[in-house]
Amino acid sequence: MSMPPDAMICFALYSAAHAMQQAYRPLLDPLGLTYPQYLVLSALWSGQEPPTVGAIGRQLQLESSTLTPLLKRLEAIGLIRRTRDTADERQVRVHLTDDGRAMQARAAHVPDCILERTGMTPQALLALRDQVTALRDRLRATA
Amino acid sequence: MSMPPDAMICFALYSAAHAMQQAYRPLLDPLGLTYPQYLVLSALWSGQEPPTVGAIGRQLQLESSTLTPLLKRLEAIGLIRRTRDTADERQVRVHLTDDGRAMQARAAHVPDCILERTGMTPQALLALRDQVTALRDRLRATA
DNA sequence: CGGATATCAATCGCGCACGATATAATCGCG
DNA sequence: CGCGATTATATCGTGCGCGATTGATATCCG
Repeated sequence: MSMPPDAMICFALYSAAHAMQQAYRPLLDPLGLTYPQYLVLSALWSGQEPPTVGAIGRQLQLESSTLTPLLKRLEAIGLIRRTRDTADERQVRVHLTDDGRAMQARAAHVPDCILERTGMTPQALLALRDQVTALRDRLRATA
Repeated sequence: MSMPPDAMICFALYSAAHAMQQAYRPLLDPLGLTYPQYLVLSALWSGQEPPTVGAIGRQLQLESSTLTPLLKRLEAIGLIRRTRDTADERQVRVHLTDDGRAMQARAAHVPDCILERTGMTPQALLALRDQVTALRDRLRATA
């Protein structure tokens, strides 16, 4: 009558996302970073600086109530700076510090380690990524 | 040099899992349930009663530090009971109450609503589920 | 120009989620 | 039998993650 969690697509995503975080943990712990913090830094390393809090939120699909405390922690450990936009004082711009840029090199090995842990070819991973992303976008579209 | 979040398989899983939770929210809110609580109830509805806390944890891949407070909340709203196993008093058995069993009927429409929201055929979803589950298991295997 | 409206970040409360640790019960082995 | 090791759950501290709300700034429009 009722489906066991193992049979549900939602649980597959839920448990896979957690397993992925666990895979990152031993790589990020020595850097003093959490997984969401690493995602924010990845956004900063790869994008146009300095984005606003809202822009990061749209990219990572996170609310300001999640980002603001996280960004304060990244600022507290010296990896970013937060400054009010002079033109529009409602917005806060997020800048990498020198330490924040240096962290990119210190974390350069992380993607390779994760790739290896998946035991999959890059092509297979990209294909799966696109399927998962497509499902995510369909779920959000109707929202 | 650095990959944007959108290009990462980890972010695809991360954001898809969150989007899935958001899709469940309007369905579970009226029932007074959170998404992890719904997963625990799904395990109880579909399995052999009464499982121990540890058995639920293995099925959902959650620690006792997560489950214990969650189960206490389910007990507080009257959907389950927690009793010490008489044979092995270290273990706690989780029983559905009548209200907990009745909730299964009240939530019976949920899977169909989610399926519709995905806009995918059941076969395509099952195939994707198996791929995601296989990735999860590879990530956990090396752990 | 000025008040209504909209936008942006921050705050608050709650519920996960986990690592580390604690506590209690059971088991293994001499 | 008894004591050390193992196992099961619970507790504690920290960091997300979000809905609801707030406060401050900017925009729109009469």
